[in-house]
Amino acid sequence: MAKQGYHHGNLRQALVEAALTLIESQGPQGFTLSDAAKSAGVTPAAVYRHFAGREDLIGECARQGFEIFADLMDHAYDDGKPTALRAFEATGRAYLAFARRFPGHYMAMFESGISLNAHPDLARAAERARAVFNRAADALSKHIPADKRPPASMFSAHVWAMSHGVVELYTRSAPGARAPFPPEELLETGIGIYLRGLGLVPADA
Amino acid sequence: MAKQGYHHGNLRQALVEAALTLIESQGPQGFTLSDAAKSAGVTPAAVYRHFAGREDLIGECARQGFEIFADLMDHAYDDGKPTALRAFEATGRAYLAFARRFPGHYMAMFESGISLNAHPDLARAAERARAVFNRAADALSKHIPADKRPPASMFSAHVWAMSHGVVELYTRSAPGARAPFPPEELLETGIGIYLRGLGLVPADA
DNA sequence: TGTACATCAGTGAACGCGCGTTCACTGATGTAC
DNA sequence: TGTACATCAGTGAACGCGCGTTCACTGATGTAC
Repeated sequence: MAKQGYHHGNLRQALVEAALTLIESQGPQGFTLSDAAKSAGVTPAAVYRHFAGREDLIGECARQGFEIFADLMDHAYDDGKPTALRAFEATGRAYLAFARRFPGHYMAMFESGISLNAHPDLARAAERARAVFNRAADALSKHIPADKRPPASMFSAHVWAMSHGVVELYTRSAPGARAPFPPEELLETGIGIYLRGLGLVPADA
Repeated sequence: MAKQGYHHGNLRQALVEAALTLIESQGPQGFTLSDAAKSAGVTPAAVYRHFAGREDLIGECARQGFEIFADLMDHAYDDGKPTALRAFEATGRAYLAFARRFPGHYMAMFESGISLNAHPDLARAAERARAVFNRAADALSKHIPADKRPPASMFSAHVWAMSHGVVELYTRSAPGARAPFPPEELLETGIGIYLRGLGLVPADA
């Protein structure tokens, strides 16, 4: 792990982590392969022992991000316990928590403009994350009267969109608006109101 | 307007439009000043007669975007006619319509990472857009029983977030998810459910 | 109406820079005997 | 236990490129007399 002399030991992962730190601070476009190499204590050329190139390195960052993301969401969902509703709300919170704790990953995943189909590994990881979310929505969907039930994939998309919007607009110093609300509260209340609109939450809260 | 020989006539605006087209197709980071100059039929150096530099040119794109955006939203809001609710929904639709029709502007505004405070003109335009949205939310807020009424700025933020999320995740070929729903429908239903959650829409629709 | 001149928008060549990538190489490691 | 050798991770120099920006300039335009 500690770099000792000529051979690094675990350069591949060290590069990924260097890249993530750089992406976090410079954005996915500002990130350079040379800087990543430098901050891993290595020549730019060394990167090519482990990655096909710049794009491939970003792809691996995104892939690891989707894995962590899916794990986190899965853990938050906790097989629908204690109730489908609570579990669903927990995944919403997990979404924001992930974006907070792994900003470099989040940017690599959603802001780098990377093509998911570039690598099958990446596509698979992304698909897995999506599946967790859809499963939560699907379980919840069963509690809505069938005649006025929107497709589960639709309200999973609604919640995903709101979550992503909150991250982009209110956890960055972005131009959209500066709400006087902490993003966590904003998302929590937003999802709450939305779920009430679906008839899944009593109107008292 | 037609470029004739040495003097261009209206190079400043021509550069803005060239930049917007490039931003639309390459993203705000892929956009280069040299390309913008080239596609306006002019030497890169000529750009400096009209803009302080690359950043300044992007800033002007964003500024014009916020102006158009505010105009469009304002027109859609139509002074709260026919009802506060319908007018609010119309602004939601206008948001997505703007992102669709002016993708270059939208990207310059929300994805270029530009600092709003770089230029006072830009900050002012952004503020104006925000004000239109908040006004719509404020008018609507009066129809909610006072005891369970969230701050107007909060639900304006909710709707803005969902709108932005829909644009980013579902109108681009983005990785989030590929919903089988057209973005317009997704946003319309999403806002509908949200407003029902606020008690502003009867539960029948 | 014609000429002299000030203005200024755009030219074109040049700059320094840092990028991603390549290549032949070299030094460290581990395995076979 | 010691030596020869294959493997391969990393070096360092070099490349071509296109970028944003600068500078002295020149050509077109419009105005004063």
